[in-house]
Amino acid sequence: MTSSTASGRRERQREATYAEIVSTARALLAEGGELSLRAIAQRMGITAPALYRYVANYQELVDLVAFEIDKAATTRFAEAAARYPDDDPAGQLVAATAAFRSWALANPREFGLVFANPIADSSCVRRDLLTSATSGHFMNGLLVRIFHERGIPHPALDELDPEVRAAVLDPLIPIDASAIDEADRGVLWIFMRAWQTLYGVVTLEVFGHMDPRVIESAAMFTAAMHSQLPPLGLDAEPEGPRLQAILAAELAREAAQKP
Amino acid sequence: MTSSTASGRRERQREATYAEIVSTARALLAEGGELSLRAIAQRMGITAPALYRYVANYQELVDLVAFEIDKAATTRFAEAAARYPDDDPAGQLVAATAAFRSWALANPREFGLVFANPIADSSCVRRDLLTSATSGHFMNGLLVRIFHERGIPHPALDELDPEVRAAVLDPLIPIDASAIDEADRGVLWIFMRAWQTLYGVVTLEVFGHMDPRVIESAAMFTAAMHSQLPPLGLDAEPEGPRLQAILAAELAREAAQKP
DNA sequence: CATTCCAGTAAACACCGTTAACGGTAAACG
DNA sequence: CGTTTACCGTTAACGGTGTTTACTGGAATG
Repeated sequence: MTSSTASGRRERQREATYAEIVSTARALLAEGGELSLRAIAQRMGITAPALYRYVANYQELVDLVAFEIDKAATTRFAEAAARYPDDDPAGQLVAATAAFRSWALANPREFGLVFANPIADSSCVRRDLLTSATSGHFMNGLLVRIFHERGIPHPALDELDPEVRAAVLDPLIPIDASAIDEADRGVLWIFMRAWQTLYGVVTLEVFGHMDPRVIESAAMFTAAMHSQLPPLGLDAEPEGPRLQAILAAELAREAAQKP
Repeated sequence: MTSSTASGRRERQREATYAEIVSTARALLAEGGELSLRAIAQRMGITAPALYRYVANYQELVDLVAFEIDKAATTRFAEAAARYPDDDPAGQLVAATAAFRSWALANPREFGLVFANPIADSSCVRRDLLTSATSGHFMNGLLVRIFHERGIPHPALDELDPEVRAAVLDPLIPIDASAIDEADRGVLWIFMRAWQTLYGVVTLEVFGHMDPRVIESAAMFTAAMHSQLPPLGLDAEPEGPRLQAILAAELAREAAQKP
């Protein structure tokens, strides 16, 4: 009957060990090493089988680490967004997406762990990741705010493919669906399309299936982002050029930070 | 000084063993097993170290297998395209892209091997894969034919980002650049954008980072494909609706074949 | 015929995830 | 307080992986 935050001395120690496992794993990953139970255990001054007191198997540990990496990455996205005022969710979104790209390119293995792992065939734990992704909630939260503050053109429910309609009415994506009226749920389809575009171009860049010079110049990413302004109702003057300028500024900022 | 097709008895045997290695690996992969040197060797009635007479290391074998998988997949794309007349490259392209998607969803591991493996940090062998991908040549070949037969609107060279301009003038993508005048090389940028869209949506679907119902219905894929018709100059009446109908027909065809 | 080359082998190394049986220590209970 | 219980971590071991080393046998070459 003890909740996850039980105050027993035992529980606290256990929680601390959990945290150390994850942080050790992340450190190991950041240093270019492979993510292995034995390596984690060794660095913690522990033997590998001991980890099985905390994790059922290797995949569960990977999922745990992936979730935490996603959470940490989200704070970076939020920091980028925070450079723009709270009453400018569109500007914040643009900054966040640029941060997403630069994080992914700088940490390809972490990106692969979180976003390029098959989740369909995996256990329920991983399936939950579809709806519990921290970064997803953050991005979708910004989209929701844009929707509430300036509106986003979207198809009516009966214009949608039946299966898509079912998906937006009972959404399986990281979003607080109660923030959007059922009648307006068509906007979730726009959100999904936007996510697809961002995910697609970043994955292509991270995996390098494209001319390196095009990746380096961020031209493909810029083009993909621009292509999503009209469907989000953000292309009209003066908003469109303003957001394009913000994107260019964020990309330049990151380029200056790199070398 | 012997070329790769030397006619010595020795060379022929060696070539045959190479082929057997790859085919064994593909069979193993198709049966759901992991791709390991030992498993391949065992199935060939050989010990694992013997494989090192043919392959420098594991990654090289993976690359070899990936290349062959790509080649085999391309014949499937070509078969789909062949259902449409040769003077209809646009229809062939639509059919090929639908085949690409259905192949990827049906063979996620093969897809991951070929298209979701990092190639930036790898050896030169893998970097060659950027320009030698069989499937890439096939798809780009269809795009080139569309360009020659009906034209594709494209930016002039001086409208392009400098790095993109360099990339289209000395292309590092699977295409026969000599088929396109230097002055028209801006169309390669359109090709790259089209590839990005196809790659992005299919990768998203294969990795399952989206509501399963949306994947199942192919709605996201359809939307992504439709979005690429205007930039390819294929959206005008009656060509646009015709191609959309072809896409729908191909998707329905595959759906009927599945269960 | 003699030589050279080379595919393949056996043994070993250093890893990996995972399981089993066991010990000691700290919390929980009477 | 003493006793019991629960749990963290250990050691040993199994089967698996990629990879290297030294060696062998037979086929192609001179």
